[in-house]
Amino acid sequence: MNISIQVSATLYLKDPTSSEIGLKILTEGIQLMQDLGFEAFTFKKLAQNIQSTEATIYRYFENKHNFLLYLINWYWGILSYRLMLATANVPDHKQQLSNSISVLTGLPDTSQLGYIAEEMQLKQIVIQESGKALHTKMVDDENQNGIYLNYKSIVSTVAELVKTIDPSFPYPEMLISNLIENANQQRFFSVHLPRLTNSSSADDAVESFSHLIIQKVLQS
Amino acid sequence: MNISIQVSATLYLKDPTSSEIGLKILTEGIQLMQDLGFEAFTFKKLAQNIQSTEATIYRYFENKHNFLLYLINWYWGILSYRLMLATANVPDHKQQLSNSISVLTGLPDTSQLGYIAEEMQLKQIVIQESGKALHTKMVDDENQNGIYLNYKSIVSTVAELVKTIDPSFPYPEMLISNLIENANQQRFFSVHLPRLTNSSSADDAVESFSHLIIQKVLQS
DNA sequence: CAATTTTGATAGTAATACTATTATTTTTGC
DNA sequence: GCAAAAATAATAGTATTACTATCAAAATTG
Repeated sequence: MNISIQVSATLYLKDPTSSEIGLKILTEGIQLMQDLGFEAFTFKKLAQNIQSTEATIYRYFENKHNFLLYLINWYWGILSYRLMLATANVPDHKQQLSNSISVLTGLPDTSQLGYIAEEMQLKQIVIQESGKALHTKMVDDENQNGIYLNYKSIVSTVAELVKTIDPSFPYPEMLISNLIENANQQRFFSVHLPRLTNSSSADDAVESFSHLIIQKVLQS
Repeated sequence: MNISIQVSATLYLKDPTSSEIGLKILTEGIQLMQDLGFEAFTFKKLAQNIQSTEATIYRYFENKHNFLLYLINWYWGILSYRLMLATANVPDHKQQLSNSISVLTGLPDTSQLGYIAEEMQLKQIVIQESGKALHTKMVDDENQNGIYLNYKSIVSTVAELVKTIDPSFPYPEMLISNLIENANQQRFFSVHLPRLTNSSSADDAVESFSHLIIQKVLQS
């Protein structure tokens, strides 16, 4: 919003960033999605929260599934932007990769350059809900509509760095998508199933783990 | 069912393995869950498929969420059993770990010792639907009811092996839960978002990747 | 074979995920 | 500043879902 983050136009009927009420749908929607979770979230409840009506929200988004996809897409747009910032003017490829891994697996710092207000909330939503958006019978159609371009482009960009650093490594895309997904999964585990992880809030174990994997696995 | 696979009793109202109709709920339910996906799956449709009624199914399972949890729990029970078989009488710890990684990240072989008929179907369901069972507001309560004991015990067992082999490695649980989750995620990607992975059906890249990570990351 | 349990058949309810209609308000183009 | 167009509010309505309840019929079991 602040900066121009691209979200696929197939995800909305009417651009929510184009009106006051659309922006309220986004900001209050993010909050309500976090509070209730995807299952209990409804457009009716959101309408009450923003003192509007169900019908109005339906003019912006076809359904709550698409609304969630919009939020996720927005999040990957933000990360894409942060990735650019974090690698710009960094001459060393290894340092570029390291910075990228920090962006993708670490926690955002609210005081950093390019921090976007909604980032932390969107990250929480991605951690909690993104599986529900992805693991659907519609995934192939949605993929063809370009919904996952932001995500795929991130993986592709960082995988290219991996290939530059170690051309012999056979699974660059798998490595990067693994580290991204793992970071979110482990953050979920650390809150709800701590015996499945070694995450402590003091040092960011998730980020350290990711750097360690990169360091041990790539030859250079 | 063939062998005694433990599923937490808090997941059902009446043990589905204790009656003909209960078994039909399981076998046809697995099939229908795969065909329709969790969202479109309903007890009404399942009742029609087994020529019974909604009310009867509700006497076995409180709701479809618990039914899905049951199937996932069953799957982890099966893997737990296969893990035991794969490490029994293997004297070398490194070989035990390697065998464990194959069980957890590779594809089951229908001709192998201890293959259970439903394993492949359950694995598909875990790949497609397990996120929806886990990422819920009820996860903490369910965890306290012991729903995730099978899964946690697998991670714990294999993480212990990691600790034995390389006591200096700081993230054993994270490493193992990562490899397990990653295997399922990458198999999903390879079907629906192939640009996020390097999976080819010829060699099992997912399993090879997992072994590579273990080999590179642990010192011994 | 009587008593108990399980299942079938049917009905009903509250909530969800929408669609439709029309009146009112807001925006905009001139 | 005002007419025309667009957006929103208010309200109603529908099909489906996720259950709960009731009672009779069938099956099981002691």
